[in-house]
Amino acid sequence: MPKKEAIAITTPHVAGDEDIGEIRNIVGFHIRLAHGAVYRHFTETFADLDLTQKQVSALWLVADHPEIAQTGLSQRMRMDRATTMAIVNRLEAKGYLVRRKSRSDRRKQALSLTEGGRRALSTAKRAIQQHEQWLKSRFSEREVTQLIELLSRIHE
Amino acid sequence: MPKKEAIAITTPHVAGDEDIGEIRNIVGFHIRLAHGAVYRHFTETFADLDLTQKQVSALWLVADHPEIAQTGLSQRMRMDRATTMAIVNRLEAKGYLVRRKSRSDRRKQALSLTEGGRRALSTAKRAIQQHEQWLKSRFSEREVTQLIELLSRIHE
DNA sequence: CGGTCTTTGTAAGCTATACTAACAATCTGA
DNA sequence: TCAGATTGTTAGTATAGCTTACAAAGACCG
Repeated sequence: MPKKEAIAITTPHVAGDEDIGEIRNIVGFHIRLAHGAVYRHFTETFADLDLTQKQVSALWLVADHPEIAQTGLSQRMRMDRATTMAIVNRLEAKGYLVRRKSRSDRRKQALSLTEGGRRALSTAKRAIQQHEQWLKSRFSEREVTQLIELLSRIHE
Repeated sequence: MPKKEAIAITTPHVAGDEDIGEIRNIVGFHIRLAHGAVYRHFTETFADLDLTQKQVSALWLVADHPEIAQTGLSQRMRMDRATTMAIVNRLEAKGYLVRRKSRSDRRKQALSLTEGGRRALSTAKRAIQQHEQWLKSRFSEREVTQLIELLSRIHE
């Protein structure tokens, strides 16, 4: 395995700025950094599985909502239809899910997992568990609840 | 202005899953959603300025750390060198910063803002203020501090 | 009923981000 | 001195997110 380049971990204190103070007081900046860190660890954890965050989320949501339409998926993942398409396409190409015309509304495509998709999701969930463990290990249970609550206020 | 497609805001409660419970209990999922929401609002706020989150962060960091090298920037932004290159290239193309060979270590490129870069950053900081206002409006001051503290544990 | 507006999926094209691999120039330390 | 590390760079890949445009189907209203 080729040596991976380490991404450094230093952000020393620094003289502030007149107008809105230091960049480290910007909530958005911390969200970006945290997201990046989570993204990176996720990618490592899932290196062998060939699945991205979004793809796992999509599989999971389809499993939880059988016959969901692509629009429904977009809404739950907060993405537009075009981006959702791209993700569904990739999952379909991998053979993890299928589109079937909905009979109640023939504009819609009802999504459902294939057997392979169900297996992939099972494996993915085990990997997620590891990933979540890494993420949660730095918090108490109360803090986890709190963090989720605070984050929910942003995206809900 | 063309009508923008709304990204929906519904995530109703749903039957759980046997192994690790519902997706809504996954911290990583919430971070992704929150990041997405922040990203989207940022993009709206900065539509006229033609600057992305990363680009603003980079400008800001260069302003705070005159003569910083690209590696230093990578470290502070938690990105690899190649990705940093791309961002610095774009900012250089916009005329917001320049590379100059460092004399202390001639491998390095010392980055510094141009006059245009300083102006752009000033404008950007005002926009950031608005953006942060939107973000912080849902929290008390104490909660903001707490959120930053929790997020820092993830990325530090 | 018919016409109009909306919803849904789709395709094409653009940009930014993030990564790897490889290379050259330079620095560092044994 | 010379082997190894650091730094910037280029090239190539994949993903994500967006816009615009279009067709098919549904919903609504007079």
